[in-house]
Amino acid sequence: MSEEQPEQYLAQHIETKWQKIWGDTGIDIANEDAADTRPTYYCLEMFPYPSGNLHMGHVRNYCLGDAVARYKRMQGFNVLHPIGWDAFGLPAENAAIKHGKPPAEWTYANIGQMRVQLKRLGLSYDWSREMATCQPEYYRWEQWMFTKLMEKGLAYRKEAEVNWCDPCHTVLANEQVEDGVCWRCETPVKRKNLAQWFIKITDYAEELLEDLNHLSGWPDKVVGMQRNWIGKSSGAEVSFKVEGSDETLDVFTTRPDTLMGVTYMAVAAAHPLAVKAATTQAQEGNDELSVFLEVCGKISTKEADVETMEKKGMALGIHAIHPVSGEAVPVWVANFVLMSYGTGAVMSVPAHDERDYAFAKKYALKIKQVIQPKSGEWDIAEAAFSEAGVLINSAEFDGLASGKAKKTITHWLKVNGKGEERVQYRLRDWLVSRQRYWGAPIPVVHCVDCGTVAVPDDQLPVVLPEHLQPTGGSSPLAECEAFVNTTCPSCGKDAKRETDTFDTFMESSWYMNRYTSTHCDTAMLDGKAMQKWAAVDQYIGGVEHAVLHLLYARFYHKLMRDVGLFDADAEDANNVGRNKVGSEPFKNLLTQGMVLLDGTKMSKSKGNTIDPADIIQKYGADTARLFTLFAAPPERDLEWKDEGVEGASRFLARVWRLLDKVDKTYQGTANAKATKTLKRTIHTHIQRVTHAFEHGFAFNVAIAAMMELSNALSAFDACDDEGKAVFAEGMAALVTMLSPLVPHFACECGEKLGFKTVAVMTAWPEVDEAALVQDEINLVVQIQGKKRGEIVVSPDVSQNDAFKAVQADENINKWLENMQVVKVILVKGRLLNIVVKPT
RNA sequence: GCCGGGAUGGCGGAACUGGUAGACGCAAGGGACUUAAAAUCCCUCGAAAUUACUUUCGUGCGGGUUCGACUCCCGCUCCCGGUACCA
Repeated sequence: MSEEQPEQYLAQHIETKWQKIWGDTGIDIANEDAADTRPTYYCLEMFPYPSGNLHMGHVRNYCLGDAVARYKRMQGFNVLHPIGWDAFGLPAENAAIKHGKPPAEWTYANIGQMRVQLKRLGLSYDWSREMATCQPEYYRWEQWMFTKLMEKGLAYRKEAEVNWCDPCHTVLANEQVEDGVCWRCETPVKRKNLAQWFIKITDYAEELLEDLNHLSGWPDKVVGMQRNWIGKSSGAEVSFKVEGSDETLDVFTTRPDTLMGVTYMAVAAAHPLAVKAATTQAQEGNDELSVFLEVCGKISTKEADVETMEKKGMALGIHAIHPVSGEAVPVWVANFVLMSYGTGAVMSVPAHDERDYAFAKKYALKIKQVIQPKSGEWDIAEAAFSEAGVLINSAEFDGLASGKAKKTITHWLKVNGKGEERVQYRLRDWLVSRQRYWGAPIPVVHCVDCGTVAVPDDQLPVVLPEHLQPTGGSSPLAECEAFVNTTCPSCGKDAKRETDTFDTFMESSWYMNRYTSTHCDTAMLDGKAMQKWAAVDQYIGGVEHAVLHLLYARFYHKLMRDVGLFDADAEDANNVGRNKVGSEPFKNLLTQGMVLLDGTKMSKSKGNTIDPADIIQKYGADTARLFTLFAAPPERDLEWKDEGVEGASRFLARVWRLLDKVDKTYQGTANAKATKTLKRTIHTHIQRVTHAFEHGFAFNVAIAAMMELSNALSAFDACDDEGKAVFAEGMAALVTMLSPLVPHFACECGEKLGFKTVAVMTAWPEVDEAALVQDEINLVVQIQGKKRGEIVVSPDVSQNDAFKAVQADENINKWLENMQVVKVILVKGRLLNIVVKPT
């Protein structure tokens, strides 16, 4: 053997080795020691549902989070990076029915399997805080919280028309109905009247809306979606008298300025006035109206139907009295008026609302124009005028501009007791009860004498029996007598437990805060721990939770604050000026894109998946991590490419081979200039990589910069001591900066390079400003803004000297022949632009 | 309809507060090494013109501001995501 064979990069071997070392040394554990005065940083990824298998979406999510957590550790933060399991939910019950095993068994087995898969990726989680939401130690506090909310009147049981999904055999919250179908099984939901438990999120509508303005670390998209969902509109409630009756017909309008243009009223099919009119007419032998109402009631709320649905209506045969003019206007029932929004009735102003206009045209109802454009004419026979303008035909309000008229008319209504200013939200109270078994029991007892009674603190948790076997249909909990039969906490007599369980979004609404105090068994949260770690500095997950989980968690955080579990304004000594708990749970949000294969989302049902386990098996976890971080910016969709994975793998192998170059003698000659250039390249690249990490976690850009640095090191070939030292410095910087992304690889390289600390705990490299200074630069020369050449000058050359250098340069100077120089602009360190005109 | 985001080579994507457009990677083509293959290394790679030096055009479209525009302003087109008979 004449030459030593370079050692091969063996990912599997290295990865097992380092995972063991990290585990043994506990470097990923968030330090609770008061003597640790580092500022804290809380990095969290949306915790997984334990379906049994890690998919590429998970891999991407957790690799992004891990890169953030590791980077922050290297920046000197005491990092909290926890993981756990969103363990309750319907899939476990479905699997239980299929396999004939209780959901608990299936769930715990899956957790075991997925834990191994996560560990195999080398993610730097603080496993000491691992928790599963199906554990009584966890949901106990959710139950406790619920009883507090009952005390405060924020949780209540009410019979209401709710969304029901047949296959899931349960009710759903509004947020879980998408386009009229169940968010999970895509079956059209039905409307049913049932007594259900709600939490008053509507009490927090204004704060939830207002605080969106301060979430500057959230994507505009998500903020917009939530704003839209809360759906605030301001206007007035107007009270019309029903002719020949003491009843009133109340409506909400955002356009009180058009009040004088009301020519009819429209109510929903389920509105009491419509129902009453139908009954009256039926008694008189006319059931036309009853039939119409019935048809309206059956109509699906699916969007496709809504768009094509013809606007239909029928006159109720009754009239309402206009509050200002006293005129009687007909009341109609219309299929486009929703009982569930506002008062279930609208005042119709066909002249100034397109929908009312179409309806009026169809049924030959009166159209009265009361607004005209500020300038120009409007032919109301042609179309509705739905913009703001100036009032006409409005008696005493004539001449007012729309904006002013809204206030004036609303004021008039208030003074005359016929209405008032009103704010309307689209948001509805959160329906939290589910007719399912695999969930946290609602801590309530039904007593014949005392009614619904909250289970007191000392009897919590109400433990879910884990051995039951669902068979489909209704919850086995209701048939479990040992669970159902109990005594009333209030009077001691026999009573029955509530057998509904909580929506699983209840558990995921507060887990981020519980991680600060995972093992606290005396309270839901430890206020001091919250102060130290909360709120989450960086949250990472999919955008599909924009109005579900992310809205509920914001709400729940405020509830926890108001129950007194933490002080939103208190500052931790280590975090003064940067990290109060605050009223929002997530300071910064990154919504990562999907993982695609051939342009469509990877999914089991479509059969276009790549199993992360196969990739890890073939290339190692580091290659998988590097590829997912490099192939696309975090928030954009990522197209999976096998060739790209190969590329990532090749890059690691190249860096690996470069290690051999350190301390070896090469045949290149000592070259002080090349050494200086390399030193500068190292430090400009430290600067660029750091910049990419700091601005939107642009890991793709950071990796590109590291590849450039690697290329520069590869091309370097100097044999003197100075050159070798700079080369070694470059290798150390490269390996250090790689460690948040490919931690096993970096640790192994670090060990070979003789790092004093393990690479993942090495301080992030600092930019040496002195190394950035250049003796001379290539200054770009432009004529009329077009590049015509470059000159070599001192970086702080004066404009005059630069211009003289240009005149001395033949190639550039030819562009100045027969030209008169009008203006010269020097951009320091970049370019010289010469503006000329022909002489 | 409304809200948000896009449009840059064959592809994924770079370009800091306006200052050399196409970094980095992938794919493709050519070459070196090898009996051969793999691996590795080197070269080319927006379009057109030109023997060459080079030149002209070029960041969805049309205008504008500027010495200079992927970047700023005005007006469009198309694509993606969300959402709605919301009164």
